[in-house]
Amino acid sequence: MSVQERKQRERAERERLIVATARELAEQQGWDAVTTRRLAERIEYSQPVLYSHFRGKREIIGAVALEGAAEMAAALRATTSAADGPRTRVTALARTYLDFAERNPAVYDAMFQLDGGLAFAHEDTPEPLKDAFAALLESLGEVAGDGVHPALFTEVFWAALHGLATLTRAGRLPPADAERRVELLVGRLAMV
Amino acid sequence: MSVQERKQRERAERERLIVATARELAEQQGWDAVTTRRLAERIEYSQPVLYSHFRGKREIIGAVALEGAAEMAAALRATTSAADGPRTRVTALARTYLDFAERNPAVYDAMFQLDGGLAFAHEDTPEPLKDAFAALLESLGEVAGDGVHPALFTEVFWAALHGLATLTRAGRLPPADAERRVELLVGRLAMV
DNA sequence: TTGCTTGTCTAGCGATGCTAGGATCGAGCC
DNA sequence: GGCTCGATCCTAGCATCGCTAGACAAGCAA
Repeated sequence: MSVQERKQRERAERERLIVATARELAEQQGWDAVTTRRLAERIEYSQPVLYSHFRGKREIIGAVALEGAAEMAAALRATTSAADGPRTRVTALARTYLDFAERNPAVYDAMFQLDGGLAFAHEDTPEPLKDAFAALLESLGEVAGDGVHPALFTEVFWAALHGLATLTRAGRLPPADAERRVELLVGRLAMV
Repeated sequence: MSVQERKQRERAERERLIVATARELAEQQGWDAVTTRRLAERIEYSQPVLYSHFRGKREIIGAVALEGAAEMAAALRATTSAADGPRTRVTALARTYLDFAERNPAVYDAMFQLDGGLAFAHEDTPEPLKDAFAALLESLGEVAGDGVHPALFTEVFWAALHGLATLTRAGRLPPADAERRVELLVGRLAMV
């Protein structure tokens, strides 16, 4: 059995390598540069090896997205647990969210912009995605205000953050006023 | 001169045909299906003809985006001018925006999701885009609230709408509660 | 009619995602 | 220890993509 276990370990290790390399390449040169050939060359295997791990390029993007969702959830929880008071917590949450999107544009794209073949808002949604939403809900739920469903409020707040993130990064919004936009958003949406 | 004028007319007509066909094909089968070959076949010309009108596929997407921006601006102005009272106007504006995105997903993608090679938030931003933002600003500026820059408020509101539009269409948000999300958003953001 | 510009098409280039089929290597049995 | 056979990996190739060079035809001016 030991031999098979070793092989499984090596296989899992190689899969991590594929995902990490895809992510790295995407952050360096954009997702367009992540071709199966280049990716294969970087991991020092031939192209078909990728297809023994993933169904295709889409699934690789999806794997990067899941990794990113887990990281984002952790980052959100780290900041919110360090902040005291609902208002400060929500502001910190918003900043962390936008900061994550700005620092990991390729990962953010994999999560929300590109087609990673992931299901959302269903019961078969992957765990990391549900958990990231849960992380948002934890802090946002307490400022939803009376009579407003916490999940609905979280959806709206999240959509606003997502809009700010994508429009800013696409050059649709001037980056200079980013902080003022966050303050305005939190000030209006959160019922402190 | 008459001959040249006729040729120019025919050329302009063919350019409109290209853009309209690209848009139609994209709405029917998605932008992935809009290849230069298929597009050329549909307009009953050969591939290189496309390149005598546009620098490449990106510019065709950009042309569809501009057309869409003009339509959206018109749609927004039509509803807001029909509504009286700032609050009703803003609600109608939000509904129209989301409705446009839902009814013309491919055009909306061309405007904000895909790379159409368009500049934003610069002085060299194409007129239709500036005008669409202006249409938003006209109604949103009057509910920005005291001491809040109308343009900044418009950016935030727009980002929220954009987030709702994209996340809903990508299946990230359950479509059922769309109307309640709009009410929540308008109720909180707009200082009536 | 002749020559030239303008317009269009055929054919092809390099690159893409993905796959079929052959080569290689090592585990496990006699 | 040698052999067999299955798992693993690679070479080579397919269809398709965006885009372009160069041949060819049509229509204008002289």
